[in-house]
Amino acid sequence: MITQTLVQYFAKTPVRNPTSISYKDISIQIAKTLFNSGIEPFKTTPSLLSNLNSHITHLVLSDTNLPPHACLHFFNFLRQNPSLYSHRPDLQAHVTLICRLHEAQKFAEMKKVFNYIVTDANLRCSIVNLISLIESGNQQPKFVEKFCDLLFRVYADNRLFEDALGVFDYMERSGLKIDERSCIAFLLALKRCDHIEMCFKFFRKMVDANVEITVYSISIMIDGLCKRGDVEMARDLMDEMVVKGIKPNLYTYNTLLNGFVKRKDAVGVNEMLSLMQRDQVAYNVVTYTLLTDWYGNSGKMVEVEKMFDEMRERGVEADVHVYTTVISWNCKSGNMRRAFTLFDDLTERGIVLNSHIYGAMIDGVCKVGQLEAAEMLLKDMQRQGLSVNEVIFNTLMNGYCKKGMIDEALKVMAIMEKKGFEAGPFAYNTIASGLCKVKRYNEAKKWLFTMMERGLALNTVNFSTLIDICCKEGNLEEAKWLFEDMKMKGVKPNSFTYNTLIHGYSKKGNIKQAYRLKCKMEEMGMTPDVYTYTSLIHGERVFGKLDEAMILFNEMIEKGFIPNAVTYTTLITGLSKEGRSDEAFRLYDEMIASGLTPDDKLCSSLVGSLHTAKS
DNA sequence: CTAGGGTTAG
Repeated sequence: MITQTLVQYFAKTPVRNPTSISYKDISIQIAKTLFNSGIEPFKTTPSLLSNLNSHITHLVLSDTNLPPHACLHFFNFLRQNPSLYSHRPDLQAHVTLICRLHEAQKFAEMKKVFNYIVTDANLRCSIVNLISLIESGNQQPKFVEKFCDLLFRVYADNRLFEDALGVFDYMERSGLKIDERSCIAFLLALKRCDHIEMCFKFFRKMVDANVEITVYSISIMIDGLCKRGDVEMARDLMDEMVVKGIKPNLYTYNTLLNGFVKRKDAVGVNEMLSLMQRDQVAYNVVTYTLLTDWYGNSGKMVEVEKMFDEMRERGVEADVHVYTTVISWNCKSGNMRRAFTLFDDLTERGIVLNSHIYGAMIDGVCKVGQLEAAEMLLKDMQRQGLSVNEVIFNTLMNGYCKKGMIDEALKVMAIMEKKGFEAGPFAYNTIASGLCKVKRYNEAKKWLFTMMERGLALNTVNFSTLIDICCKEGNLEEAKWLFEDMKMKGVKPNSFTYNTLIHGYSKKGNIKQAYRLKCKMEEMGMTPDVYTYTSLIHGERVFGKLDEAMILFNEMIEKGFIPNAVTYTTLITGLSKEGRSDEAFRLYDEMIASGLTPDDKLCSSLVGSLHTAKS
C-alpha cells in the first residue's frame, strides 16, 4: 500500500534533474503562453499546468517580461479555478504579485490581494514575516512604505485592529512615513465599532509618531468626544487645534454644535454660532437640521419654521434629513396639518421617502390618536417598497398602548416577531408602560420579567418603568430594592429614574426620602428639573406644607426652570383649598400669561377658593 | 477622508 502511494506521489512530482527541464524553463514557457495568448490556453488545456508548483508560480509572477496585469490574470485564474485547488497561490505568490502590481501603480488591485491575505486564516501572518517575503533589489524606493500603508488600510477595513496596530508600530519603528488618510480610515473603523477608547489611544499614537494632523482627524476626535458626552473636552480639543494653527471648518463646528444641541446647552450652541459667524463659515443643510432640532426641542416651533425658511432663502437645498426633523417636530407639537403639508411638499420635490420620514409621520398620527391613519401610512410605505422595521413596529405599538388598546399593541408585537424582529427593550417597555397606564400593574411587571427570562438585560428605561410601576402600586419597598438592584447590575440610573422615585416617595408622604434622593442625584451630577420640583411641590402641598411648596417653587424659578401646567395646577389647587385666593389667582394669571391652558378642575377649585377665603 | 433625521419611561 505504502509503496503504491509513494509511486503515485513521485509520478506526479516533477523530478528536478539535469535531463528534465528546469523550473525556470517551465515558468518561461508559461509566461510566454500567457503573454501571447492570455489565460485561454490554460482553460482549454489544463495539462499545461501539470508541472506547476509554488516555486514556478513565483517565477512566473516575478517574470518581468510578463506585464503586471497578465500576472494578475494568471493569479486569479489559479485562485478561482476549483480544479487547480492544489495550485492555489501561496503567501509568497501574493506578495510577489503585490510587488508587480506596485510597478504598475495598481493600488486598488494591490488592496484586493492584501484582502485575500488578511481574510485567509492560512495566509495571515505578521508584518515582519510579510516584509521578509519581499524580494530585495529592484523595488521602487517608496515601495515598502506603500506596501505597509495599504496593508494597514486593509486591516482597518476588515476590523483587524490589532494587526493594523502591528503594521503602524512597524512603520514607526522603521521610520516609514505614515499617511494621515490611512490613520483616518483606521479611526473611523474604530469609531464605527464603538471603540472610542481605542480611538483616543490611537490618536495619541498618531501625535507621538509625528503623523501630520489636520482638521479631518481632529474633527473625528471631537465627534468621538461629543458622542461620549465629553463636550467640554471636545471644545478644549478645538481650542488646542486653533493654537496649533489648524483652522476649524464647517464640519468641526457642526460636530460641536451637535454636541451642544444634544446636551441642550444654550451657551454652547450660541458660542458655536458666533464662532461660525466670526470665521464666516456659512451654514449648510446639516447646520440647519441641527438648528431646527434645537428650536424644536426648546418648543419654539416659530423658530423652527423660521430656520427652515431662512435655509431655503439662502439657497441651501433641503434634503430628507432636514425635512424629517421639521416634520418630526411638527408631529411632536401636534401640528399634523403642517406635517402633512411638508410631507406632500417633499414628495413633490422628488426627495426619496424613507423609513425615517414614515416613522416620524406614523408617530405623529399615533400621538393624536389616529391609528387608522397610522395603518394607512404603514400600507403606503410598503407600497413604496419600504419594509417595516423594528422602530416602526415599536412606534405603532406605542400608538395603540397610548390609546389603551393593549391587545392591538400585542398583535403588532406578534407580527413584528413573525417578521423576524425579536422584541427588544423598547417593545417590552412600551407594553409595560401601556399596561401601567391602565393600572394593570401585575401584567405590566410580568412583561418586563418575561423580557428578563428571555435573556434580555433590563436597561435604564426598563428599570425606571419597573420602579414606576412599584411606586404606583404604593410598594416603595420593592421600588427601592429595584433601584439598588439596578445599580448592582451596573445599570446606571438617570434623572428619569431619580424623578420616578422622588415622585413615588413624595406621593407617599415620605418627603424626607424624596429630598435625600434629590441631593443624591445632584451629587451624581444630574440636575433636578421641572419634574423633580413638581413632584416635591406636590408632596409638600398634599401633606399640608404649602409654604414649603412655595419655597420650592421659587427655588425652581430662580434656577431658571419654567413651571409647567402640572406645577401651577398643584400649587393653585393647594392655595385655593386653604382659601389663599389672592395668591391662587396671581399664579393663575401667571400661568395664563406663560401660554399654559388650565383644565376645568383647576377653574372650579379657584372658584371654590372664593368661598373658603379667609379674606 | 470629518457633521445631521424616525420609536420607549416621570
